[in-house]
Amino acid sequence: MPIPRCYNTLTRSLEAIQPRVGEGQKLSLYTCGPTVYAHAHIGNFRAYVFEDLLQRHLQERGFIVRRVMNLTDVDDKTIRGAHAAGIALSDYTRPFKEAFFQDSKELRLLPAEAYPAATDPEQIVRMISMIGTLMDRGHAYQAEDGSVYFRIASFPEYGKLAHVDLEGQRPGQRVASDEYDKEAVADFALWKAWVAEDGAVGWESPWGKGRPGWHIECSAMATGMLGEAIDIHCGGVDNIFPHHEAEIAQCECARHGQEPFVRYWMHCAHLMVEGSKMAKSAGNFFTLRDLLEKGWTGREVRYALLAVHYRGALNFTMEGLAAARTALARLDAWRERLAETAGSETATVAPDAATEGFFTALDDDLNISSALAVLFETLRESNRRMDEKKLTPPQARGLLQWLARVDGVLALEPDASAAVISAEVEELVDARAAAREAKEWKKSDAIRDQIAALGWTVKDTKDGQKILRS
RNA sequence: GCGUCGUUAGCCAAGCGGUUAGGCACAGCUCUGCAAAAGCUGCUAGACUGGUUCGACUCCAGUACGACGCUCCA
Repeated sequence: MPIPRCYNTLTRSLEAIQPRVGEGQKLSLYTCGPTVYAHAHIGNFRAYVFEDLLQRHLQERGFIVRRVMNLTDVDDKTIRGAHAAGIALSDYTRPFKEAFFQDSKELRLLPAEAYPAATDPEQIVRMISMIGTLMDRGHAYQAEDGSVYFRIASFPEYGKLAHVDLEGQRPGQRVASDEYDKEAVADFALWKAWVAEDGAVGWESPWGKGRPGWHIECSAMATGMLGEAIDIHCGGVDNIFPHHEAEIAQCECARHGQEPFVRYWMHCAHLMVEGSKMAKSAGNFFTLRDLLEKGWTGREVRYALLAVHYRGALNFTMEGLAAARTALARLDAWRERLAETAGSETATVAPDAATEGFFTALDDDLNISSALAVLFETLRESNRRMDEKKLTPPQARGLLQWLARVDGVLALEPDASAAVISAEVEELVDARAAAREAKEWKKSDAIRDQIAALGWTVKDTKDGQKILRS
């Protein structure tokens, strides 16, 4: 079996993905999930779609993937949101969590094995325990403000993921003045001491009442669910520094063995909308539901997000969505035509060896463009042969079988619900067939308009009418 | 300022030191009462300036432009 390779942010090179010795075909995958203070936007989902493609392809290659995605449900933004709404934190975040799962389903994302939330009691316990270990080992200290900070000076490797040299960095313009009691500016909070603005949000700890810092949340949830040594960790490029850098520092200072926290770091590039950064003020800010309201489907959005290599910036445009729609319609028509050609044939003839190129392309750091090129070349070639009546039913069946494997990775097959025709439409189609029989073209056209108004497109073929979702 | 990465036909977007990537759009044809849909065919680019080479979109250097990170952010 060919070995998939990925670009590892840590080493800045392409590496073969190999399970750890003794782990068989098992790979653990930790993916940074949403902060549930609002609806996730399509930029967030670009990362999740990339991670989904990664998981599906690894599974196609025979790996057993254990994936965990966290939900950040306590941080500055969620607390601020709950406070502004005048409701409890959990009541504020719950609808956003639910919306996230709905959207994920709409985009056909495989569910993770677990979705730990930062406020889960067992996670809080683990965070506190981890901070305790860091304190015991001298990697953390409690400052005068009561908060506990990670002592970056105690971990010389800090910066290895982002390849930043702290000495050479220009600190941000706004060094918070209330952080004067930290030993070093770059030290980050592990435990934030309770302040009045936190309201009812807070947990007791050996360092007093407070709440976890964002970085320790992920470190605790990742190692708690998947163990101290994780195979693959994904996220958006903006997470590289400081979030993932901090995760490495925390985990590698609190671990019991010597194994690296994560062996393969994979990061997804940003998404732009119509050529510029997505921003509410620019009016180009989209959540999935915004797009669904405009009449786009989840799989069209999935295609648009999937079709561009994850390490390149993706310019999300309405034209791109339209291109996705057309390309999908073409795939659907091909799939249907193959099924007709295959008929009830069950014997298969393996497709041309070139079709395997679809998967080998994905082995190469998920080269989706090359993979899709194989798919469309196969489509055109077999259509040509069907035009010439040269594709045999077993060959068509073989292609359908290959396509099923491809769908296992791309998840772009048509919705089953899309094919359900209402009785009303059924009647109109029959009435139109009668009108056509009688060559009553005006009546036929009028019925066609009625059917169109119900959302279906009629095609007249030599085998009668065919209707498709429009 | 420092650090990454990028610049491919109307748009999106890959591989490759020499042989048609692919998708969308557009055009022609086939099918057809009309239409739509679909199919086939056509459409061959590589920011700029030098260099290396028998040969460069592909390697090297410089220039310009752009994106991203250094700060909560996928």
